[in-house]
Amino acid sequence: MTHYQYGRYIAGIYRASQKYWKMQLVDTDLRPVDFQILISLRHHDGSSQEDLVHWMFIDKSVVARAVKHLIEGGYVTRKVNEQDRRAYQLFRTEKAIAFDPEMERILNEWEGIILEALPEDEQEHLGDLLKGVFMHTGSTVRRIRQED
Amino acid sequence: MTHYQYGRYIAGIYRASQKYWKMQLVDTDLRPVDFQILISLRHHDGSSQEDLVHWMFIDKSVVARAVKHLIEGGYVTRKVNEQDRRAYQLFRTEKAIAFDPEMERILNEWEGIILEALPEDEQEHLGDLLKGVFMHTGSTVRRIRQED
DNA sequence: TTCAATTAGTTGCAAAAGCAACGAATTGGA
DNA sequence: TCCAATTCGTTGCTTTTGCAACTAATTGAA
Repeated sequence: MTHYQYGRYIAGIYRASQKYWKMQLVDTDLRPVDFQILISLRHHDGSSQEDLVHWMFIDKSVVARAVKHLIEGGYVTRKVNEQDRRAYQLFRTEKAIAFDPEMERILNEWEGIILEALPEDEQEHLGDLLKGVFMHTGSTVRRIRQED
Repeated sequence: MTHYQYGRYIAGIYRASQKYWKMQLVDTDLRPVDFQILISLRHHDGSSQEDLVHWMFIDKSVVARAVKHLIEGGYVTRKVNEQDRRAYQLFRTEKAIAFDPEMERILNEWEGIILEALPEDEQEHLGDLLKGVFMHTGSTVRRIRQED
């Protein structure tokens, strides 16, 4: 009998975050995935869709459809990468940039909810631990999948 | 610009876990949700579906369908709770119990992948932090939803 | 007791996600 | 140079999830 139920915690926090973001985005034409991608592009403007696939550990078809949706909504533009004409470079539009403060607000409130569960001196740990686990599990599962 | 991207880490770990479990369960008739529910029942045999909804922070329709699937697969039985005839009590069958060692193996391997990302002295923290965050975010999002 | 409000579970329907097959561009070795 | 293998992105299809409306049982207040 294992002591911690990591799967239950992770899945539960994930579902809670999706539900919370959906609530916060209800007045926009953005869905949680779109929001996630906009956040990623804020960190890495000019990324390719493949970059996002690795960055988020998400299926490329989901990215393709979210990007399409973001372009239609006027949040993102893309141009062919002239160094590699298979790939696009994705850029945030003015509309996306104008949405930054609201995005910041939603992120900060969510972070507040996440962190207020923890004693002050533990809060710093969480980000580091999750980041480490994310990077490692992502590459591991990718590797296992390949070996199959 | 926030330093940690909790949303990306959580969602990524979640997707990796789903993919990993799906791989491990490929020779069974169980899906990741079914697996999660079996784990929960191993901890709390006799739970109602509503108990699972809270325990996992998951939609009740998903539980209803997974339970149906588990009953059809012979992993679970249920009987009406005579103290409250709206609710069922869910019980694992012999078949589910026989599956325990395999379940244990999958869980241990997954836990191994999660934890090998972390230095020995941090591993203990992760479970506590996640458990705290899970319990708090779950109840918070539920409360916010209700206030709406 | 009676009946409105709440709760456990189900189901129809729509949205979201994942898989696999595909086309086009690129890479790298013979 | 040529062609097989790989990579980036798209699309059709299926599976999974979530929402909301519903039934049946329960609770509690008048």
